[in-house]
Amino acid sequence: MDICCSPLAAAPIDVGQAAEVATAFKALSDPVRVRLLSLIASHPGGEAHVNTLIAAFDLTGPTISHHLRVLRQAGLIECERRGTWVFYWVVPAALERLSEVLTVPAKTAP
Amino acid sequence: MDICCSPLAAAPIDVGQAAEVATAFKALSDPVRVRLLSLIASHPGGEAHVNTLIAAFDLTGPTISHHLRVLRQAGLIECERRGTWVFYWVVPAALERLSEVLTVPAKTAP
DNA sequence: TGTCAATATAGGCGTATGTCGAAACAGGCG
DNA sequence: CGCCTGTTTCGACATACGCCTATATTGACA
Repeated sequence: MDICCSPLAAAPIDVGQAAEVATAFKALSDPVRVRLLSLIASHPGGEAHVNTLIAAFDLTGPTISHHLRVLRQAGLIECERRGTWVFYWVVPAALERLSEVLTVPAKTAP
Repeated sequence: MDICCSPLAAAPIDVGQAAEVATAFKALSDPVRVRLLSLIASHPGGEAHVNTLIAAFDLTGPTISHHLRVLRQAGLIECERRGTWVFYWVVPAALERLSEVLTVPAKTAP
């Protein structure tokens, strides 16, 4: 994921960049994934393992695993296996890039 | 759309708020809508009328109208009819709220 | 090495989404 | 008033998505 940081309101976005931005936002377009990201990001130490995440929902393990993969493929989180458990953490830079895309240069109101 | 401004990484997000945030991001999960929002936001004067927007895509009028409605229902843009044409503009506050949700409090990296 | 726990993948089912063509609505103008 | 342009709504179809169950993979441990 290689999103340019220029805000949407600065200039008409390139077609390719629009696709990348849309892909990233699509990863955040599901309530379960938003909650997963928040749970991981706010977890003590910034890490959480899958079992903890599964326990927070009324969904099956494979479903949570699927959502985690979507977030991972979007570059929003990363994971590492440590023995039996797999730990996940957020990629702050990815969130900040998306945040910058949404900033408004404070000049677009009539 | 009444999104709370607390960042995702500050604390585990409420289920209802997660749904609202996800709905807003879903509106941005399509490349056409991202480009539409950027075109409107970056248009001189901050406004654009539908005909201009349709001309920027290889899509039919009804399709653009549908995407505009999704953005409007998400509270990201507003519109007004002036004579023959309908003008659209962005709602900066809505974008800023989403931007704040994605900010990272700079304490979640191990 | 065999077995068990933790996690990921594969496949299938029901619903939602993007797109189109056709038709309806709205306002200006002859 | 009736037409013409601009815009939205309607109905339909192909595709994508979220969820599940079943199966595979990975590593720990006896």
